[in-house]
This record gives sequence, C-alpha cells and structure tokens, in this order.
Amino acid sequence: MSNSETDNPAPATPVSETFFQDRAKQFKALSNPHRLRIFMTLAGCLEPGCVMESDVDHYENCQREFSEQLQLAPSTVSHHFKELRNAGLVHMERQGKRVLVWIDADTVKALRSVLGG
Amino acid sequence: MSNSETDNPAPATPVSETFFQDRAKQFKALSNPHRLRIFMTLAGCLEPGCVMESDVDHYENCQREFSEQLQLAPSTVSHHFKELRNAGLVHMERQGKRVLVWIDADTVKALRSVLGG
DNA sequence: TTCAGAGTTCGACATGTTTCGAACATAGAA
DNA sequence: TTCTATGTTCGAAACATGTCGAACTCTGAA
Repeated sequence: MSNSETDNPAPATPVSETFFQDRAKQFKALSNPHRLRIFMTLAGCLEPGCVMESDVDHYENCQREFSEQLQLAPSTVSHHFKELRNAGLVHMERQGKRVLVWIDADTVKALRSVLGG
Repeated sequence: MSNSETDNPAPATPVSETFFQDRAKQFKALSNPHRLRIFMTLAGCLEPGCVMESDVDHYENCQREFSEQLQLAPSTVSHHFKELRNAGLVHMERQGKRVLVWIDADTVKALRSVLGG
C-alpha cells in the first residue's frame, strides 16, 4: 500500500487513482460495526477525554477478549484484525506468548485529512 | 439516523450500539473509490489549499458530470448518491430543473472525531 | 515430549454490494 | 402538448463480505 500521499492534507490535482483506492480501503476497514468497535477500543477512544495516541498504548492478547465481548468466533475476530491490518490501520507483533497490537497514527492522520481535519 | 452523539468527540461510556452502527454506515459510504471521489469533489477537497465548507458551495446537475468523469451509468451514479444521502453525508434539493448538492458538515465532523480529530 | 493457549487458514453458506440496461417520473422549453 | 434533460426505481448478474466450525501453526509451561 502506497503511503506517498499520507502527509499531504490537500494533494495537488489530479489526485491519483491509488489515493482513492487506498483511502476507500481504509474507510472500508472501519465500515463494519464490530471492526469499528475494535478500532476505537484500540485507539482508546471509548472513554471520556481520551486522546488517540495508540502507538504508545499497546494492547495484549486482545483477540480473545474481543471474541467474548462481541460474541464472535475467534476466527471471525481474526478475520476482522486482518482487514484492519491490510488497510494499514493496525499493527501486530508477536512477543513470545503475547501479541501486541497498536494503531498506525500516520494512516489515521491521512484519513482525517480526507474529512477536512 | 440518530445524531444524538454527533457533537461529542469523546462520548461517555458505554458507547451505544447505535453509535457504531451509524458511524460504520457513514464510513461504508466512503468505502467505495467512486463514492469517495464524488464526496471529495463535492467537499472541494481535490484542489491544493482547499477547505471543507461545502454547505456554502452548492453543486448543480453534478450527477451527469460524474457519470461522464467516472465512466459509470447514470443509474449507478444515482445509486451512489443515494448511499451518500442515506448515510447522512450528502444533501440534495431540487430547484426547478437543477439539483443542488452539498455535504453535511456535522456528520463529517462526527466522523472526524472518531479518528481522533 | 506432551499439553494448553493464542491466533490463522480453509471451505462453506447466507447476505450485501456494484454495476448495468430498461422503464419510469418530473420539470422546463419548443 | 410534445420533446429533452436530469434523476429514480427495478430486476438481474457478478462479485465481495461476515460468519461459523474444523483443522492448523506457533510458543511457552508442565
């Protein structure tokens, strides 16, 4: 996935086809209520006064917890995480028995700029 | 569609199911490259230095133009506009022969807040 | 080495999305 | 009224998505 336009809130015309494809794919990753809930939980945005700085707060072993909270099969949660990763919104890293997960701040920033932020 | 949480960037826990459904539906409206292009064109965000104030700049008769630009059948463009309207992102109003179109700034703001804006 | 815990991959099924063309509705102009 | 331009609705086809259970991998503990 190209990130060449990530840092440009107002890219020069004409905007490439890749730009729309990448952003659309990222919005699609957020277009399912379950995935959106996962994303916002990871982003720490479900509490009042929260701030999105998720590359600092890493979550551990969260898939099992989401599986219970959302009442979904583990394989389904795994699928949703894959979608979030493929879109470039979420990163995962194995550390022994545990798995760390965090949000890609640059990608989120790029999406925000599409919304005029 | 409920907009009760639109103005709250950091809603109190627990976040309602409706919140995720509404936001997910709005992200879904932006999850197609063609619709995203339409949205950004309406938002005037395809030029350098643009600002999103689309409730000021109304577009006229745009469906026909998008139909040509995107190489899609008029019925397909109409369908995409319907999706954007159903998500609450876009408004349309007939004025005689012409049709005015504009972006719902509040909905966009609500989406931006999900991304930590 | 065997076991248990966390996540992945696969195949299957039901449902939703994207797209088209054809037929329709509506408003102004000839 | 008839014509033209714009947008809508419908049915159909191709394709994508969400979900599950079963079988799998990988890692650390007993």
